Amino acid sequence: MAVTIKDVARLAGVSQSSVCRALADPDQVRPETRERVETAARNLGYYPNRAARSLITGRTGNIGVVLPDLANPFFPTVVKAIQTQARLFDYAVFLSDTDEESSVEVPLIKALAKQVDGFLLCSPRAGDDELKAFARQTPMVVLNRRVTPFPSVTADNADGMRQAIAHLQALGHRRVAYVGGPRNSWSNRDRLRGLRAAAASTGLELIEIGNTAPTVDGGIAAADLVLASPATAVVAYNDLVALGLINRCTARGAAVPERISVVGFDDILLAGLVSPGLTTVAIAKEQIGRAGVDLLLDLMTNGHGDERPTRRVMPTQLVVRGSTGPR
Amino acid sequence: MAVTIKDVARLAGVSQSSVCRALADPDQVRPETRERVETAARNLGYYPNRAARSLITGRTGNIGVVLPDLANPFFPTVVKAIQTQARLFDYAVFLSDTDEESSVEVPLIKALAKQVDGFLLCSPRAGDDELKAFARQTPMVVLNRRVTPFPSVTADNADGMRQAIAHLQALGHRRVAYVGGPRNSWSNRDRLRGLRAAAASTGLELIEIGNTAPTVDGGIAAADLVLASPATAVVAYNDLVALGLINRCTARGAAVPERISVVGFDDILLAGLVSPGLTTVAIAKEQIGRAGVDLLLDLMTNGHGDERPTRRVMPTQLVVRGSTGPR
DNA sequence: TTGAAAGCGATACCAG
DNA sequence: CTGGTATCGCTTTCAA
Repeated sequence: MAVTIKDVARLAGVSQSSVCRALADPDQVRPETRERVETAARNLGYYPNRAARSLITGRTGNIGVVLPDLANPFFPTVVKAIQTQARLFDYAVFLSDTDEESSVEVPLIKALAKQVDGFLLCSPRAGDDELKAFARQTPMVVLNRRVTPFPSVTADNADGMRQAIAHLQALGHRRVAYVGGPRNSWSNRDRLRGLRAAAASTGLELIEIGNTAPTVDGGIAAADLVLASPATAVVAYNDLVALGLINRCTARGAAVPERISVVGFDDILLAGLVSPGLTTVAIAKEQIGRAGVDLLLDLMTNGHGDERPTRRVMPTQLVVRGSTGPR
Repeated sequence: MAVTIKDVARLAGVSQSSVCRALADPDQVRPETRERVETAARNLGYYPNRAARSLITGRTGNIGVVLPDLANPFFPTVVKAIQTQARLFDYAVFLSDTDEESSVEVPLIKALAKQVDGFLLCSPRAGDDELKAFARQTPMVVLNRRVTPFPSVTADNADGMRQAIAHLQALGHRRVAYVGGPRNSWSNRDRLRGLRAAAASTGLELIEIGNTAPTVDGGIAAADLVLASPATAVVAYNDLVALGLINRCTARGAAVPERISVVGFDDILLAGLVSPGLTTVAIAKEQIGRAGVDLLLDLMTNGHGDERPTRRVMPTQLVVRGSTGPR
């Protein structure tokens, strides 16, 4: 059996209470007592049982991270940042991958709710109402989406799209296709919105190709539709889709970027390593993760007053790599 | 406050004990009682507090996953598989990224130990002895490494290297460089071992370039050393390193694969998307994750007898993409 | 088949 | 400053 506070108390010759105090708030006990407790704890290799602690304090020291697909390189980067930031504040991370299954999100959250002090929902796919049901129960911060009344951290998708369109227009493109991501993705809707606005204000024609899975295969599947359209450039929901598009276009003999220029979104590692490089809208992924943790910690300690939720919008930046004008 | 078993008991008009039984082992109570309890639980949205449960059962229903770097695409794939398999058995996953810092591994494990029933250590960097100290305390399964007395799941690195060397030799290469990964990585040592054996038995000259970080930057840093050597082909510790090598070699005007052929290891998604494709040794990542969970579950329920630990070795398979013979 | 009650390990309150 | 004790939510005897 593991070593408990009792063992430490016995070895140190003090009461459990003193052990607890000595460890939690060292100034509250006599230096001598503290010393004895600390040595005893060290010798026994004592680590408090957080489950037991959480029972009484109501705090677990854990945060839950729920995301749709760890295989999308965007998320590991965010999770890593979350991890790092959480550890700074002595929080551990529960990870749950929903496999893009919106229906498992809510049950998952419910099941985990008692083991965490709050959630970081990355690009959740569940309906607004389903999520709202948690409003007064569990502290939650939403990443890459906005759902009242939760604090959120999002990327400035509209500005990213504005940059992308400006870039393509400057290169001489007049007709640009958009290959959308999952229909229930807020980011997808937000990007499309930004794209429409940018297209409208520049007079550029936007050809919407519809929705596809946010994966390489999704891009591959959409490529033929893009090639069948009059577009000379295509903006993809994210880099994976963009890479799929490139892959299939190239395979079909449609040179990228000569025949069709491709712009992605996210700036995952791959984007800089393919050749020619993938032009993409970079998102400050680490900042999103870090800000998410900060907001969540804040929410957990201070609670949300009834003011409007905090909404942090992180900048996006176009990274130009391989794109060119139409031939 | 959250809904507890008491609330359910009150609503159902039975005792806590009955609620507990009705939910845990439905056959143990009268159908009528069970019905009442189930409806009450459903109406209240009751989810048992796992922390409280773990206090008495000694089981948490969680497994801890410790890995060196989530930014290496190899790991997310493994974690996803772990996640999926763990969920099948109703286990939740605690994730910890150590950032390649071997010194934080052990403290991390100790801190998490009480919250999990067992650990899955992915490519741990800590010393054997440090890990062995946990032998009788915490069930642990080690992935991508072998440490007595823990069960392990590894890739058949030697066979992978054999295939790689056979391939390069068949293409006509006589001198092959190896860019190693972290010095404290078991996989690196195992791959090097396999490579030496393969080189020796084929008469091929192996030029060892030394160790580098298992990242793209690590590969970039090693590229010049490779180009300065007489090698016409290079095997990299993993795909990230390989991609870094390609990147830098190309930048320096050394065509890949004409001037120098590159072989990676892992077969991450990127490998198939760069062009020309990266020839690499594929590892059954999902299988490793799944097998790890299976072994851990087994260890947790049956305990390890004093027989030798189970060692599962997963096959590796060379995936030939862009490599060619020397010019 | 059911209910009452005893803990699991830690914290927090209240006396002393 | 310290020790005793109630308590958190749940499981598990032990009786009834």
